[in-house]
Amino acid sequence: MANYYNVNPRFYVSVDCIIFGFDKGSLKLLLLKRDFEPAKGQWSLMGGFVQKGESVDDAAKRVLAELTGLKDVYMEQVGTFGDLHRDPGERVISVAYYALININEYDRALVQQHNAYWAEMTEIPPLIFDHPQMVERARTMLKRKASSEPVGFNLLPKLFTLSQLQSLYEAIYGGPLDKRNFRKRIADMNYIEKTNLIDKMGSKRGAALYQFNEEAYRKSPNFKI
Amino acid sequence: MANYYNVNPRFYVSVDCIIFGFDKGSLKLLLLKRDFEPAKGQWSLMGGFVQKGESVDDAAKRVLAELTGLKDVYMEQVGTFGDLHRDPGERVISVAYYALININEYDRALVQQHNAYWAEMTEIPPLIFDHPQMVERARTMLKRKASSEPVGFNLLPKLFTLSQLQSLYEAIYGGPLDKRNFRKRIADMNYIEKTNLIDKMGSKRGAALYQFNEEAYRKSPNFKI
DNA sequence: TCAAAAGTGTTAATAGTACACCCATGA
DNA sequence: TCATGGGTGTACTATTAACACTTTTGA
Repeated sequence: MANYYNVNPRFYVSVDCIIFGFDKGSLKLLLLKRDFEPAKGQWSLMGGFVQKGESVDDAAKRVLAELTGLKDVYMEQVGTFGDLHRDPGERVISVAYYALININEYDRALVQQHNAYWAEMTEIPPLIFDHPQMVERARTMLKRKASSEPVGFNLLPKLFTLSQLQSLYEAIYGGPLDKRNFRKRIADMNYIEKTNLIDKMGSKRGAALYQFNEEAYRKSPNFKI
Repeated sequence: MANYYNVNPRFYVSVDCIIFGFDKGSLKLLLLKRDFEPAKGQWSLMGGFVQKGESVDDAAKRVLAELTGLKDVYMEQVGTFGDLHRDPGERVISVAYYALININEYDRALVQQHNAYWAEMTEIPPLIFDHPQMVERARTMLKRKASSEPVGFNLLPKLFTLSQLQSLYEAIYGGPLDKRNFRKRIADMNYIEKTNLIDKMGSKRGAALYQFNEEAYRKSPNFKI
């Protein structure tokens, strides 16, 4: 019994974060550019090692906060990547998470310190290790999740126009949506509330600003886009 | 650089298998009953520790084979469970997988040696640690997966009747399906091929036996039940 | 005055759901 | 002969998809 555990090997366990943002009609990923050797100039996801006193989920939250300064962020586990030589330096088992953040709210100084940049989802540079697979899987999961649960709002400001919301979903799905059908669906969700505020930035005419009411959603959780 | 890795702690990493089977109209789970202290008489999933020379996926395959003798089994990663005290004995990070096996083909002697039994999905005994959450998540994933991809056939013999197929889906979804609508949908999938063999076991009249043609499926992968 | 985004309904096509009876056979 | 599971089609409902013009206003 004493050596039920300790006959077994132990491994470094890391977390990697696929950090999604949305700005000006397109989905973006926050990536780190290594400015040191080896692999200088290569891109990677933000990652870090799981420490003794923290759960794996908490490690992901900590690593996200180290880069962005953000807490209480929407995150989902993407999966665990455990191939033998996925990290050529050492055996490391990595658990990937994706995060949806409001691109206006992160700590710019921290991001700069880490030499991180927003890349367009449609033009992702080559990434190290198995990070491309992590991103691909996260993207697939986000598509599915965003279609059946109201998680997209995490990528928008608290107040948003319907055009912004539609272009967000177009970016997530990677294709155009019909404006009238889209707005009809939104109208059926009474937890997406029209405020009496008007956005004058996006157009001359001005567009009504909406907000997501989470409490109202919980009362009638019908979501399908 | 030399201690980029080794300033970090290392962890035991295990895999746990949610092994689904299907027999006589109901979904079943293969569970281990501990016949030794502590926690004697308690039930758990089949698990094992990841070893040095194997990927995490390979560890899951190995652990499944240790219990059932089966290789080349359909498996999906369910997720990683990394809470601090999920295993009260030691810090262990566990990656859960579900497996779909044909309940007629496993190695009964091996299963007996491990003190393992098939439990009805509808009457799962209390399980140790976070195994109930693993099972719940696997079940949710199986439902979704089985509705959009032809994975259910892994739970059936190569030849099966439409009644068997329907009762499998009823077990997965946990509710009845309309016979005529079900058979209409199957008829649209020309990769589910009627053979000219008749099953006389399930009924006096006899029912046509069908088979899943994987190659034909890849040519027109339309599946929706 | 015009460019640019906001806003607004109807119709057709498709997919999904509900439903009941006859058939073949072995016991 | 009868109990048991096998096999079949149609009508209705709900959902989804296609589609074009008017409004407002700042430049």
